[in-house]
Amino acid sequence: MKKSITIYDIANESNVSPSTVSRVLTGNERVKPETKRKVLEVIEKYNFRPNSLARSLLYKQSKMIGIILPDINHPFFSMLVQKMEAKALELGYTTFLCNSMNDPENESTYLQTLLDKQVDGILFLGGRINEVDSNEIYVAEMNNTMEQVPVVFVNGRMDNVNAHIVKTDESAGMYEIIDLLWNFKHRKIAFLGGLKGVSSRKIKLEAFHDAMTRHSLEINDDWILDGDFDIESGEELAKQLLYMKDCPTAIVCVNDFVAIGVIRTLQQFDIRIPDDISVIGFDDIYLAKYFPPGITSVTQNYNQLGAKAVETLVELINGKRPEKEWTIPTKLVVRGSSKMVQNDKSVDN
Amino acid sequence: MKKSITIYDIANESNVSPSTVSRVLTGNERVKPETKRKVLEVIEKYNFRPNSLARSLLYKQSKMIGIILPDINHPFFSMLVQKMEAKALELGYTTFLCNSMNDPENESTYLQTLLDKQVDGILFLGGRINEVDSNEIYVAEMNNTMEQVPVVFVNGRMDNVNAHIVKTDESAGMYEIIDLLWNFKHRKIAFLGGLKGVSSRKIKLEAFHDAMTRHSLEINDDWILDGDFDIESGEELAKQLLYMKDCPTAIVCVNDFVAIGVIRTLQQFDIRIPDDISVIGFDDIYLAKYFPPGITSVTQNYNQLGAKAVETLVELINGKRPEKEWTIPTKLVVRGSSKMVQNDKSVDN
DNA sequence: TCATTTTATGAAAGCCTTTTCATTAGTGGG
DNA sequence: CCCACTAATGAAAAGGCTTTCATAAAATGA
Repeated sequence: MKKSITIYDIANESNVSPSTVSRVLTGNERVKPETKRKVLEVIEKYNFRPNSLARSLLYKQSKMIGIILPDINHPFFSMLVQKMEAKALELGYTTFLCNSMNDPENESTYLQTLLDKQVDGILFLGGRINEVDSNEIYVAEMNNTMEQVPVVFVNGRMDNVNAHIVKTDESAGMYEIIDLLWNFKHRKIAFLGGLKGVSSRKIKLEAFHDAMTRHSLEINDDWILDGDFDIESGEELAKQLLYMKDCPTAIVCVNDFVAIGVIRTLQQFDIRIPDDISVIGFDDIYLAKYFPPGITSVTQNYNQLGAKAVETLVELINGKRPEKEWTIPTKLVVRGSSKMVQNDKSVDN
Repeated sequence: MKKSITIYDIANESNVSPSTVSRVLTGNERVKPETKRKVLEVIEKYNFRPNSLARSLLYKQSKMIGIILPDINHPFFSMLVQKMEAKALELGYTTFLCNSMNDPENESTYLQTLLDKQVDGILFLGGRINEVDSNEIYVAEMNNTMEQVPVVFVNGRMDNVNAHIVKTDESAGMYEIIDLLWNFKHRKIAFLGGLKGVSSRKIKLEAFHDAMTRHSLEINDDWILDGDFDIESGEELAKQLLYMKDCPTAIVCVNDFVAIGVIRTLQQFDIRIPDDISVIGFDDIYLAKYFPPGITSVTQNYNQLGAKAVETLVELINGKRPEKEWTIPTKLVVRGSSKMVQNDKSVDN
């Protein structure tokens, strides 16, 4: 079909051996300037480029890295992936994207596919905590994968999987949020959204617990609701909250999408943001600052996170020994969706 | 480094020849059930999976397709890419993503990289029109690429490049917009945003011209402004518009991001949307319906578009002869950002 | 039971590069 | 002018897999 032109063709046409052409191509060894010129001419003429598959086969290095992520549609991931791609390219690697849609089944299929494709390493943006049954096989699968190629977890982890981790300091971010709310005199705080069992939610929720306890704030379990990571989920959960007797004065969301959903629903019920309720997001996606009234959120340093993840992976690929865990600091960005509690007004429904 | 286990190891361990193992693997030929069982056992034991690089080399088919797109961060593309990935997977292909950031330089680099990686075909989401100089080399590059592997343009085209095209009926979408605005009694209409020279803008703008002319509406060239495809550009261009003596009553934006930017800026200047000015977007991204007051936009059928693009490419790869051009219908979705003109109030600034 | 067909398997070539090893040509020194 | 050494190049193997061709074994039929 695709009758490719090979190094032999070039060799023939320029009256040298394939070896010589190869030497010209790689530049590792010296060839007589004259022959080199001749060969280059022919290469130019046929627009020849060496088959990187054959090369990879020989070198046992594909110069490809796989990225498994939940959903490229989420700005957090698209942002991150873009930075990763750039960094990878800089280091001579191309990237393979795999949307798992948060389904562990897909994750393990992709793991296998990537292995088949001989990727040199895998960036895993996901990870789940053992809240779900039948997780063992995924753990086994992951561990098996890690025997074959290096894997770096990004903003996630997996119980019983001992992988390198590069992550945003989501805990610190959450502390900052609770500190802010505390300073804003909020005492009744909810935590909304996120798929149960996904590590990103778990990590934030743990930090939420910690931070609340640290401030001696009471945690109302009714206000801790799981769902998904999208706008619809935010809307849904906000409604659930509104049906309750008692309502929080501040809502911490697992991410900005959920926050958007919450804000919309509250507004539909004529609850003013931030006057009646403060809403906090996470990730500081592109839209956070544009969505009225501006979403108070935690900025992740996508550039650093993505770059560090790729660097770590590449170091592992090259047999180096990078830090086992690397944490990127976050920054709270206060915007219009949060505010000091007004005592003269209380909300109920 | 990565001491991979090969078909030879399996052959040894199960006391058969590599050929037999291969036969078991591919299932193309029959082997004695007993030997088959034995071999499968060993394969299982070592968790062996054949090296797809070696296979690709042999078959001259990598089962990979490359996707070159401007920017995965834009919801339109992430949406589309996700559908494409799914469809590709369904057809047995994996996808390579390449963010060109709308830079033709990057585009051609990626074209080469993909060729090197021996992709079986390329989906090109971009394309530019010859408004820019020095475009010839990119055209040449593209034509050269197309000699080696099939290329399908998605929602774009390139002058002097005779490729298969799968696209949304952006023209029809634009006609619908202008029809709507006409029915809403708008007579002063602007067109904002988009990088000059990028075909997507060009196509919409041409349709804009057509539709306006068709309704005998006067086109004010001052109101046709180019910029970029993001929110900031929308804000910027809206400001430019406001500085003008005369202001339109409706603004058609090249996409939803630009529309969001425009809406925000107008609101900052106390111009009410849609009461004072109607704003229309394009693409109907996930956020369009959530961003207050809800953005009137043109829905692209991402699923169809993505699937058809992949199908077309795969047909080309398999030597079939798919339609040279395939158009997916659009649908106008009217939301809060557009409204009938109120005669009792006119805007100026 | 022997000749003939079918079935099961092995050996080897090929896909496209790179690299080691060997060979030839070329250079300078004695 | 010859020897020893360097430079330039070619031949061949390797990398992991599939497939054609050939061979051995088993099954069929007379």
